[in-house]
Amino acid sequence: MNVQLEDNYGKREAVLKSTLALIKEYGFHGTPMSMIAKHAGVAAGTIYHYFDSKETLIVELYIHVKDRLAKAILVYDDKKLPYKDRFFNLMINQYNFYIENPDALVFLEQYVNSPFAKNYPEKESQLFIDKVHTFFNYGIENAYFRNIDPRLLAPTVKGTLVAAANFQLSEHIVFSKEDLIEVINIVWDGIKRQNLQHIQYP
Amino acid sequence: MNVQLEDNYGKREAVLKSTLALIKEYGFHGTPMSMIAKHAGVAAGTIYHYFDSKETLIVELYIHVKDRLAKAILVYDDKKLPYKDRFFNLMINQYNFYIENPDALVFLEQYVNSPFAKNYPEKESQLFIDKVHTFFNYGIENAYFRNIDPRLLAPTVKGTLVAAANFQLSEHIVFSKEDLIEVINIVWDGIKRQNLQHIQYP
DNA sequence: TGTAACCGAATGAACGTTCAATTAGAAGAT
DNA sequence: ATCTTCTAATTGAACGTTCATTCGGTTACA
Repeated sequence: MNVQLEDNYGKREAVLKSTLALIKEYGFHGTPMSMIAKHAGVAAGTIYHYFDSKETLIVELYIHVKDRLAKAILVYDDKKLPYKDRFFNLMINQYNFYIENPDALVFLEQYVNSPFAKNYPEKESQLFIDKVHTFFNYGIENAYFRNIDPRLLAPTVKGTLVAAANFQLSEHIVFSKEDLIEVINIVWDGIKRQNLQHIQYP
Repeated sequence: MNVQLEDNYGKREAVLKSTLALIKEYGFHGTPMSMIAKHAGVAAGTIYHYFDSKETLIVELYIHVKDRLAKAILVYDDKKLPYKDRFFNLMINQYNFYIENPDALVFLEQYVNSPFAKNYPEKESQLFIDKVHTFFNYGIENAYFRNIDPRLLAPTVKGTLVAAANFQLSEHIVFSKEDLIEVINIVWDGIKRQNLQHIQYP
């Protein structure tokens, strides 16, 4: 009896999940709706009960994945810890999310470089903006970071983490905890406020 | 509309150029062969005189663009200069290439995250491998860089530069020379061999 | 009995590719 | 120079397939 609500939600969820998996394998244009339907165990028409079109399905999938990413990033975030520790924790979480959800990684990268991102710039995960952007802004306002345009920070960080995750996944290597910390040190050493010897802050 | 202004460049060239421009605008699946033909000022059938299929057209376009990128990166490279100076010069060149060829930037990012890159891993620009990889390997062997897996270096560097270039292009901002140097400093400070005070190399 | 979820064959438009026909140009012969 | 011949380049209508979407009908359930 309480299963029905779950079941109803289940089909929508199944469609999203199948779309994610198939897009990783075949790309956007390589995955017809019929394939999604079959993979998700629903009829083709059912997809249109939950989504207006293939395009909105993909846009909604993007928000769905970004929501999941935002939640995963913030696990165990403790505002009482030093900012650098919090930063490292967030980076570790983000990295692990990619490793545990390679299809999400591939999909997100495909999406942001596709015309979708340009055509629906307003379609974003509100959760991600609220939480993750807030975290970065805090670091900027409190001068933990280099004095660059704040809008450059997040992409810069993401670029390196994505590169590392893609590398691990494509080469079928397992990074040790130390390896990962080293990668995050690359990011941190790059963007942290530099204390150059010849400049003195009184 | 008609890209084939210079007839001496040939129809093959015009097709590649049009494909690049249209993919930036509409993505892979958004640009039918008929549209490419019209934009390039050739008949649909003519494309198949130069390319076996749409798929090979895109793969060959990838190699074509990577070749151009490799050439652009290496402009004014002087092996007598200090390695760090050479590194900065290469980064500046790479960045400028993206800014001057936004369609190439978008295309490359789309390509590497698409199934093409997975399905044709052997299709790469030999020029790029020869020149650019060689440059990075030199830096690794001579310990200019942090002690990480060398295969992580190039993607890490590229990630940050691409982030910066995309940012400038999407926000319609013009970076000053100093801004760009600051971005490259982020990269360099991240990947250079760190001299931590508490570790002494005799 | 009413409504929402669900089905899957049918539809029609879009697309990649083919091909028979035409043109351009080069090479050779006279 | 002119004509002949051969090949490569080019054309675009036609073909066959694929695919997103629709819709009339069915089921589940409240």
